[in-house]
Amino acid sequence: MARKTGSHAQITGPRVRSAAQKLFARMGYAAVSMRRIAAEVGMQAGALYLYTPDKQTLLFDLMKTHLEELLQAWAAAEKGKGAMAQLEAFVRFHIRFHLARPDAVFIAYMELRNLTPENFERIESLRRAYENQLEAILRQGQESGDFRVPDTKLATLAIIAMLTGVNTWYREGGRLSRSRVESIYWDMVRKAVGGDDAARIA
Amino acid sequence: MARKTGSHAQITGPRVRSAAQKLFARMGYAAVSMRRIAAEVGMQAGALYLYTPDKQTLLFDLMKTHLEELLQAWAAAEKGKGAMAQLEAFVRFHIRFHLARPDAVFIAYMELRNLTPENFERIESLRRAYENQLEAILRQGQESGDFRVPDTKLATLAIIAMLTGVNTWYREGGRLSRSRVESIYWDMVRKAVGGDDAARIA
DNA sequence: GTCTATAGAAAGATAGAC
DNA sequence: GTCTATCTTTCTATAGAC
Repeated sequence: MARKTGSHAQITGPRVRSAAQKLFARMGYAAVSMRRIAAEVGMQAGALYLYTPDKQTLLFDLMKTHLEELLQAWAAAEKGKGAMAQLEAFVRFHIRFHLARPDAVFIAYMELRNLTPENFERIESLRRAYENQLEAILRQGQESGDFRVPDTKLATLAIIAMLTGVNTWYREGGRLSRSRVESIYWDMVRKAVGGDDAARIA
Repeated sequence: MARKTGSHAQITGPRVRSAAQKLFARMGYAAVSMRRIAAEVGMQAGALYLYTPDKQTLLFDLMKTHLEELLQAWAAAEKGKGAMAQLEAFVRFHIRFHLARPDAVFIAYMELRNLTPENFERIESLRRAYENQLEAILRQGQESGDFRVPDTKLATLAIIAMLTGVNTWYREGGRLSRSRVESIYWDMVRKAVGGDDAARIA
């Protein structure tokens, strides 16, 4: 189909970012050339520079957008009142949100080392803000007596690693539905932060 | 210091692999050039091809060696008899082994997509063999009544993701010693697979 | 066993035509 | 807004001197 030479700025920009996201996730930032991204969109490499100053900014924008959407979505989520209800909401939210965006998640975790130091700091700060959301819930539950974890910070990191790990194996149409996966992980998390008496470790 | 032009094959090979491992972990496989590896060792790029047929094989050998050593070390580890003792042994072993080899671990998880399809299959098969070790323990404990997990396979994946996550934040000389970290994670894992009655989910 | 030199391909980014 | 053409650099891998 012949390509019209009219104004497509409003649609081409998102298409460039979408193509870059798909390719970065599949092949890795360093292995993807600007020519390859252009080909995916159906344009020439030179024209990409109308939509991004350079390749690095393309990567940074993808990661920044992903993390900002993550924080916004959690802020808008139904959470319930007690620490227990909030933790369940967090577990289910995290799995659901991350499974819906496998490419963005993959990039956010795998391409940190390809950011310039300045960009890395900005992304890290967003990531820590998200971590703090979970840590606050765990701290609250610890104080209310709902939870009994040996170390709040480590529990935060352990839970996030465990939940994000779902993305590495979950496949649509597999043995388990998303909501079943949510329930199974919630069961394990709930028990892990729970008040088993043998939990008092030295 | 002047470089002698004698026979160094037995020492240069390991130095090449060591330099590649360090650089792949730090910058990513695709971002590291053969020139950069050669410079790290103190030789010319052309000479690298005496020790590896190509860059891909260098990556594959690093990952294969890492996973074979992992399987061997676990096979040789003290495990105890019951499922509970074996699970504790696995948790502590996994954290200890992985914290001792951050570069190899990082590469094994981040560079899978840079393997050729054939090499990928061989690496995946080793990784699954390790996963099966943990799954067998969980299944045994499930049958003996020591554990009560809603899904053995998911518990396997969740625990491994959680434990491997330690590598992303642990820093030598930080707030917690390695053995303290082991104990904290063992506490969470033990509870997560435990027999909390509310664990019976639909 | 390591070097220099280089072939051949491909990269990021820019200039200027249309 | 997109194209073609190109500058400059860098890449993997090989050839052949020593």
